[in-house]
Amino acid sequence: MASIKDIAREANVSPATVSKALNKRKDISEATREKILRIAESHDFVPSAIGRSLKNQRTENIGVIFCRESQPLSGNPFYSRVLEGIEAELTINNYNLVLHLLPNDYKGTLPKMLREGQVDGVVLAGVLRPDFIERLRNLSIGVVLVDPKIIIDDFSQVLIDNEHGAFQAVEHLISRGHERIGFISGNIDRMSFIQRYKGYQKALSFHKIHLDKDLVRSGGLEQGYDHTVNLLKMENPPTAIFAANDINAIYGYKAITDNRLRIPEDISVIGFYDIEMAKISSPPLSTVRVYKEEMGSIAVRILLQIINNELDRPVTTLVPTRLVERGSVGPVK
Amino acid sequence: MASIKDIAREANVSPATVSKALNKRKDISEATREKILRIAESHDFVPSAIGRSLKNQRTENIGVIFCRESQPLSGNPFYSRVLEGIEAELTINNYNLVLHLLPNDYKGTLPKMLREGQVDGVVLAGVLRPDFIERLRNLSIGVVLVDPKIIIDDFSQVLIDNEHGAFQAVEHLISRGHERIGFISGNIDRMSFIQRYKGYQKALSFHKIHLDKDLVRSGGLEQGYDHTVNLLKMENPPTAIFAANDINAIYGYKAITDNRLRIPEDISVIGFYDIEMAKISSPPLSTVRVYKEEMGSIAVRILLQIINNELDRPVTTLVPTRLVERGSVGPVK
DNA sequence: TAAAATTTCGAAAACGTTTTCGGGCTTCTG
DNA sequence: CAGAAGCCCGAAAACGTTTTCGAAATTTTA
Repeated sequence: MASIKDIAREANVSPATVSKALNKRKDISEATREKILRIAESHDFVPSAIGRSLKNQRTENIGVIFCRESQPLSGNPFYSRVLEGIEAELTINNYNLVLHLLPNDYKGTLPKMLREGQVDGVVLAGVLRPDFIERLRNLSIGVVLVDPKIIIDDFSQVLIDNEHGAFQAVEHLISRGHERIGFISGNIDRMSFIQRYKGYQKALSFHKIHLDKDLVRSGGLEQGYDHTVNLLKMENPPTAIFAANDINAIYGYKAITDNRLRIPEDISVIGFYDIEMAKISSPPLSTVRVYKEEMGSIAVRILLQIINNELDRPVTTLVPTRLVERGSVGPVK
Repeated sequence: MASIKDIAREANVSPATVSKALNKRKDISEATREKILRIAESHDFVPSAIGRSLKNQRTENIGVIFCRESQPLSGNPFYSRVLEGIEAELTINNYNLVLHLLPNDYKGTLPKMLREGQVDGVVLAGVLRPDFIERLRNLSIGVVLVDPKIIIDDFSQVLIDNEHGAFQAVEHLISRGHERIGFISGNIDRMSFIQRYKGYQKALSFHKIHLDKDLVRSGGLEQGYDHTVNLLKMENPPTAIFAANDINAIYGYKAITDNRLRIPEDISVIGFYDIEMAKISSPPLSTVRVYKEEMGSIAVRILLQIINNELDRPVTTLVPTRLVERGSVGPVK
């Protein structure tokens, strides 16, 4: 591969001058700049990022680490969308995206990119182990958390307005006359589900509806099926279900249709996240939209500020949600 | 950040010796090696990858480029799974994954990581523009294609056995007595769909079933709905549909249920790919499994061979498919 | 015991870039 | 026209590694 020296030789100038020409410095005449640019162009020459990294002590790489039980991307469409948002924003800002997927029971060393200093900062999403966070702390690297599942207060983070989103969803059900409203979710020990549960509680109490703990079932994204089956089996089953995750909702759909009930005629369902599948399902799932790509994009912008020392303390951004009505919620029968 | 020089100073040796100790070279005494390792350990010192890259002319990064109309990851779960396979294999081999998503109408310069020499090789997937490929050719970089949509013969590639997979699917329908079998797919100008169509043809002709061109509808992943609607509207509609893509199939489901027909009682459906959604849909979608993670893993292993000059010419790997029977195919009525 | 072989270490160069600083040259100013 | 000011350019150092090669020290061999 051609280096800056080769260009310099051909242009009869020093490497320093070539560097200046390419970096649009001022202390160079228009004539030589043009000559150099022409020669560089003809060789398709672009300065090596490695050399630049070494000199500038900046890699122009940003790490993205997703932490999840299994299949961090395909298992939960949320992450794919966030990743797309991150990617787009990084590309705009001329940074590379270094991706790493981490099983959340992972206990070994830090990922290579972190150990070996190949990134200027990192975006983390998913279920993070506290000791992993601890390791990061003394690494002097920019960090932004996206939808962290546990409370960490000294890093910048991008959060979903879970509580209000859940409130919107449940209030929507209430507005259609529902009062017995089931709540199903993944593991309730995670911050996001706790907050959504809180929104559920708030909406009920705001409308003076009694909260029946039997209507609350949590644990396991894929167990939305079982939770729903159990809800349907109750002597006084709910007329609507708020699933704190679209995946839960889709499994719920399955349980409902398997029981020969119709949505929304026999029972209403509302989800959370608005994943692709929500539009395709039959009936299309009413849900609470989470602006996933925007979350990724915001995370990156914050991270770049951190890297450029434009932030003197961590910032947390709460991204709003929006109710999207489709076909899975009807009036109470 | 501590450098090798700091460690050297503390250990009273030269940087060269530290490097040797860390790289398990032989020309160093056991005593000094241990001393150096101990000091390095106590400082959590790991040699900088940037410095190493510059010296070794190897970045230990592998690029992954997905090329698609929109939402390369979330829009098509196939890519997410392939990506997971790639990631796992790269991590095992101590390489970083640099991800880039490319709109397929993209016409600008090469992605930063390629231009600036930040990767040793690249895995490409999706709809690649010929001029993009051309740019890659004179870049002297390892390249592996995953499920390319056009024919490119001088690069190593990992292919799905589309034709046989489709053959399996259609033959499965035939075995249940179906003879009027619809074919719906995305844009038929893409290699994968052409091959699946060929498998469809072959299965029909092998079983002496006449191919009715009116039963063949292609174009647009999301248009599976319209295609299915149109098939159902025929005066002599199909009793089964082979969707060359699970996404098509799911949209087909929607069309079918919207028309108050039941699957598989009124019409059978079989898909292709076996995405997550296939299991969740009601009824669970019978489909042809594509080993997506394995494809990613194979691609990486080939790429690393290329990089290490262990391959003297391009290799193409055809990954087999497997029929997975679930609930969407029944006997003809 | 002298010579030869082996072991252990370090100086230096190299990888590709950027930045600083000084010097030479030209142009401006009074 | 002398001095000041401004414009161009390049030498050199620096970023953090690894590798080669020679030298010194030690051990083995004859």
